[in-house]
Amino acid sequence: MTKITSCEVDTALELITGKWKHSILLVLINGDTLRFSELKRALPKISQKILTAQLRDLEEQDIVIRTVYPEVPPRVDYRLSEYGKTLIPILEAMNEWGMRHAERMRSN
Amino acid sequence: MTKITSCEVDTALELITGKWKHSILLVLINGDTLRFSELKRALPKISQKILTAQLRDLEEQDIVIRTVYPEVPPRVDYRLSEYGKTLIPILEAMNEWGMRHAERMRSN
DNA sequence: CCGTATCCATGGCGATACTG
DNA sequence: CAGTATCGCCATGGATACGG
Repeated sequence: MTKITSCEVDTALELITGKWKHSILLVLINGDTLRFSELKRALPKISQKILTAQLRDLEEQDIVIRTVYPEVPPRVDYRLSEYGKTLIPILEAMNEWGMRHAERMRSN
Repeated sequence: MTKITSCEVDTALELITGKWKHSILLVLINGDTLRFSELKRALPKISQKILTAQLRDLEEQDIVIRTVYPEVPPRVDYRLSEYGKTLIPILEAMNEWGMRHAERMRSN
């Protein structure tokens, strides 16, 4: 077994933390390819500025693919890269753990 | 398959985010039962105040067990609860992912 | 030894307005 | 439609000093 190091965990953690990043990822997991406005609609409480910033971060890490269509009015869409999909098991593990945790806290 | 929800992922995420929480968990995973001073030594860059605060958080969530010995000088030790150990798979998954990500970024 | 108390810095987040 | 530009808040983190 490989020893878990703080540094490597950090790497993964940075990608999904930030108040919104994991929510964005989940929307993309469930929704396939989405336009900016669709993402915005799926996450009503995030401001445009933050949404843009987080998407740019994810793009820079090759997690998300951003496609710009040279049209008027502009069209841009976003989807998970194949690489980004490798994060799904982590999100699934956290989801399952979170459900059990909620239940545990409820039954106190 | 259960749909992953942002809310449940959030629950898990909150427990291991914060600049130091996951590092503390890793030290406890590898080190079993540790005194406060040992944790402090293992994480030289964290301030006493923050270390205390994060440990209290983890205790409150039943992730970590804090034991106070009524001695002079005081002795307090910390260990992962059985419940806390259920987080290990998540940390392992993130660790593995982080290693591959680092390698990927290196080979650009 | 294991904390609390105080005070301060920083940067992530956000509201709002504007633009190609 | 899909973004920048500005400005400001405040929560998290941190340095330092003190206390049981």
